[in-house]
Amino acid sequence: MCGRYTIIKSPVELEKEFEIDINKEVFETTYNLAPSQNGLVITNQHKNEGQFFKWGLIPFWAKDEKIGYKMINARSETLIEKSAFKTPLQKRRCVVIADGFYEWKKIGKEKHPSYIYLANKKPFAMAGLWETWSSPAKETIHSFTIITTKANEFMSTLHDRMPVIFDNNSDINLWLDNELSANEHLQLLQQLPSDKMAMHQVSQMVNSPKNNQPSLITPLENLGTLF
DNA sequence: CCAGACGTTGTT
DNA sequence: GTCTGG
DNA sequence: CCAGACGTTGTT
DNA sequence: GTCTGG
Repeated sequence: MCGRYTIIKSPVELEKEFEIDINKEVFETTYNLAPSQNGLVITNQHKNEGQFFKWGLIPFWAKDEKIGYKMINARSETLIEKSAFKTPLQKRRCVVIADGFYEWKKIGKEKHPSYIYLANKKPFAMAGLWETWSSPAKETIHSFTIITTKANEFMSTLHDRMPVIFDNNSDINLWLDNELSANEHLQLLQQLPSDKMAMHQVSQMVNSPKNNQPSLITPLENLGTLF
């Protein structure tokens, strides 16, 4: 599962890492990107361009864009049998650029967040699907969802689901390759090995989507010693 | 055939 | 649009 | 994902 | 409890 993430690395760094062009006038650093906000994606249609799409998939046939609030994740195991995802799997795949994401653990009534990232601290790409939707007022909205899989051992201390993560450009290129079959695409949707990941607890400041500052990813124990 | 849904997560 | 349920 | 709102009628 | 907004 994945419901909040960060884009902290500079656009120049991301351009180099993923071999894309990014519109720097639209790019915004974020420590707390929430569903309904714009995320940075690379689609199978424009593989050399970073685009900003709305998080929460709105199928092109939807009558109301609010359906996107419920479509922030897609289970990899059932993509092929769900009507909302079947066509996007075949025609509209993307990767979602991030450098870390948050997961919550409920302890009593409190929700305690952790920040998860790659052990090598590099940015990564989460597998996703995208759509183009036209509102009744003829406004066009591009949107996306993040594909999840069973959590690896490392993540399972927090949750039983995690996003599908590609940590290298060759997997990204295969996922975005229009020549591969649906089965070949599905085979790419694997857990990232536990030893490639790292995490630490962070403060509950991140719980509110209104907050967006560097201290959101500061380890909880370090925050404590600052005061 | 037509009508109606189309989703995931976590918690109980 | 496409699938499921009736 | 979490936080925060959740409503209508009639009167000014 | 459930939906909307960020």
